[in-house]
Amino acid sequence: MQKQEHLTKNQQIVLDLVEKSSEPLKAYSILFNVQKKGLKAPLQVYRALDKLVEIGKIHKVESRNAFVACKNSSCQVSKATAFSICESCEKVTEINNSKLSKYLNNFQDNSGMKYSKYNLEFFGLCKKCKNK
Amino acid sequence: MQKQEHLTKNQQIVLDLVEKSSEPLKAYSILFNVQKKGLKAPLQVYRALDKLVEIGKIHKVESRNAFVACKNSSCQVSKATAFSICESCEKVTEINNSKLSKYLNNFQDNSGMKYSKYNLEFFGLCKKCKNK
DNA sequence: AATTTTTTGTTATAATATAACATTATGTAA
DNA sequence: TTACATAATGTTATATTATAACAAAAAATT
Ligand SMILES: [Zn+2]
Ligand SMILES: [Zn+2]
Ligand SMILES: [Zn+2]
Ligand SMILES: [Zn+2]
Repeated sequence: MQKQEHLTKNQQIVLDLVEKSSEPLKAYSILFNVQKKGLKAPLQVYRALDKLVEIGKIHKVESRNAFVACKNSSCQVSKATAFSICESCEKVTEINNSKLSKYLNNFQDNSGMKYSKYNLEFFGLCKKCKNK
Repeated sequence: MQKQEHLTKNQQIVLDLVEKSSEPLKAYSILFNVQKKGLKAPLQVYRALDKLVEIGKIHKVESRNAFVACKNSSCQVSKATAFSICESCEKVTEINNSKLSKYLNNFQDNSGMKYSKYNLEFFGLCKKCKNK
């Protein structure tokens, strides 16, 4: 079986929802929203999410346990992600900065470890919240 | 009340355990291990963890929902953390690299956001696991 | 000593995620 | 085109992680 190149029904339903959303979605909020489409159990959602993360269509924002659609040609299949997170309004934006990704993809320390993947989350106040 | 400079009993008990550990500890594993010392409920552990994270004595490894003691003079009170994580043996090491922290502390993009904090997690195979 | 703030103790419950197993669908190859 | 292997689904139950709400005790501030 060759590498999956099309999404299954459940995966497509979950992806559509996450892509439409202007904010990160939590798994159980996704579940609630796709129940009318027939996904009735948490596992159906988590399985779709797992696959979508694996193929880089979405990312998990770890500090928030929430999911966002990739805005960045699938981020080398989810191997290199960076986000900015506003600690006041919780707005999350995927950072697309080639200098940053280059720096991090090439990062090495003296541990002898070869890093194949990273996730970076920046926190602060967004423009709007800063001016309040 | 001035900023807390000593740890309370519960905080100290939890910190001692996390510092003794050679691997990241999960909250409920901590709970199990401190029950003989009188911390019987999850909240007692979570409260201690929250405070210890806040003052930079420990960090949360977000992708693992686990906690490690800071090895790095309390990481500017937990505002700038980086970890390397082996995806095979789950070994987690706090990265202490001044170039990296300088780069990330000074990072700016065009969003107008001022970042006051970051967390970075690198994934790969450690030396040991690579040679298997 | 009175006041405020922080920490604690406690019970209950919310939120997040996976185990286990049976079934169906899909891709691969003889 | 049938057998085989792999991947996806459906379902129930349960494990894991984390917080709400409230009362009481301890510590710092005035
Ligand atoms: Zn992306
Ligand atoms: Zn904001
Ligand atoms: Zn640290
Ligand atoms: Zn390893």
